[in-house]
Amino acid sequence: MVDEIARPGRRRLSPGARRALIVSAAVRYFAEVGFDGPTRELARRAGVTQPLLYKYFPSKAALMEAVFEHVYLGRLSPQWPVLLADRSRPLRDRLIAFYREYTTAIFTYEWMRMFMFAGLAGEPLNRRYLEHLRDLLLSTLLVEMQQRATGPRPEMEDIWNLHGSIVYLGIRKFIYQLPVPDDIGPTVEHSIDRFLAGFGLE
Amino acid sequence: MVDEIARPGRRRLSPGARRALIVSAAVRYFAEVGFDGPTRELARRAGVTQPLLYKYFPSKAALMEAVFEHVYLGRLSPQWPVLLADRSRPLRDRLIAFYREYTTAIFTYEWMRMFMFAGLAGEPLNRRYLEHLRDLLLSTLLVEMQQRATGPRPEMEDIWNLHGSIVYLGIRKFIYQLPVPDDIGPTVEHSIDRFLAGFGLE
DNA sequence: AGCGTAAATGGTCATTTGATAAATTCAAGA
DNA sequence: TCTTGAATTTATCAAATGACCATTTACGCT
Repeated sequence: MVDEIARPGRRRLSPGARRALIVSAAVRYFAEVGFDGPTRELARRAGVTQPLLYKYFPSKAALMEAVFEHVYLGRLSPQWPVLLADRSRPLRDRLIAFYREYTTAIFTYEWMRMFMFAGLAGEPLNRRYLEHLRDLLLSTLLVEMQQRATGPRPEMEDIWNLHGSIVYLGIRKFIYQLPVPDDIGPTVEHSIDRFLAGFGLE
Repeated sequence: MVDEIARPGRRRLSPGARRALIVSAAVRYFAEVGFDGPTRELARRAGVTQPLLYKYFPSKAALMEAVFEHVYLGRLSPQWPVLLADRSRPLRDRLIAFYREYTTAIFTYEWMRMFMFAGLAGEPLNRRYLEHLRDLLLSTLLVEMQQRATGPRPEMEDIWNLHGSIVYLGIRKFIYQLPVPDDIGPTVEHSIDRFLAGFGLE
């Protein structure tokens, strides 16, 4: 049961390879048209027949489940809470490093749009993700801020405010399809600097 | 042709009243489930039969058009550019007044979700709306900021940054369905104050 | 009160949708 | 090389969907 490579002319694939191919096509497809997209069009794009999808997934819902897993799994680095709490570095550096990595991870066509589609559909996954983000990352950040703030005391809503100001860049680009700077680094840095200065930091 | 009131037991309505009733139900319906929602369910919620929809609208697309109009029309007050450019008031006051009115206008279940659905669907309306927002409101704000800034020179991306930080409140609430403060006024004010301070203002 | 018009409905069509089963074809192993 | 079994396709079903039309029925008008 060696995992063979999918050579161009090859028609039959090992179950593993075919499944991966379907999931990857499904990620692109559902990110583009949403979860209501018909399975026939998905199959066409994946280069297979529609019934074959049901050989690999018992239902459309099961396929969507696999798609979620593929898109979300491993996107939240376990290093980020550590990074944000690492008091050997200036808070500004940590924030900039974190948001550089975070935006690199989630500012993709697939992630952004699937997340928005899932949110509108009321997928529990969304809320779980955001609660996870809040409890592991944003709340760490809040503690660090409160520890150092000399101005007004930061609250969780302020952290959300910073977070939203940065995430909105991805929304503008991938949901609204408006132009954003090629390099968002400076914009994000300015946002972080204003935020920190607002609490008398840096 | 007096516009009669829709009494409970009444079946027949004047075309105007019936049409308004259908559009209003459609706004709620499409905001909830998206534009792929079947017309039969919409009709059921509107309390009419499905073919009746086609008496008032030639197609589902035409109905959606009417829904867009109903949701978007008149949401952008022509007073806002005036308000933002009114140099007889401190810039901070104008910003706070503007975002209080703006969030009051768009932070509704219907507006927020329809706008996001439309964005994902690539509706040109969305981009037109946001370009309008940028060219009439945000660019006015940019000029006012540049006029006064003593720190770094504000750019359009900075204005978008403030805007996103505020709009994200509505996204959290209506798209992700996460809790936000009952009164967002203070949160918005803090955001505006940090923003202005970042450019050496107020 | 009763008539005529238009609002509203029941019934239905063609197409699309998720899903299944039977038939076919490719590739690995003897 | 030839067989065997799984990968893939062809054919198809039942339900759902947008749209249409003939019929019915409620309301305004006289």
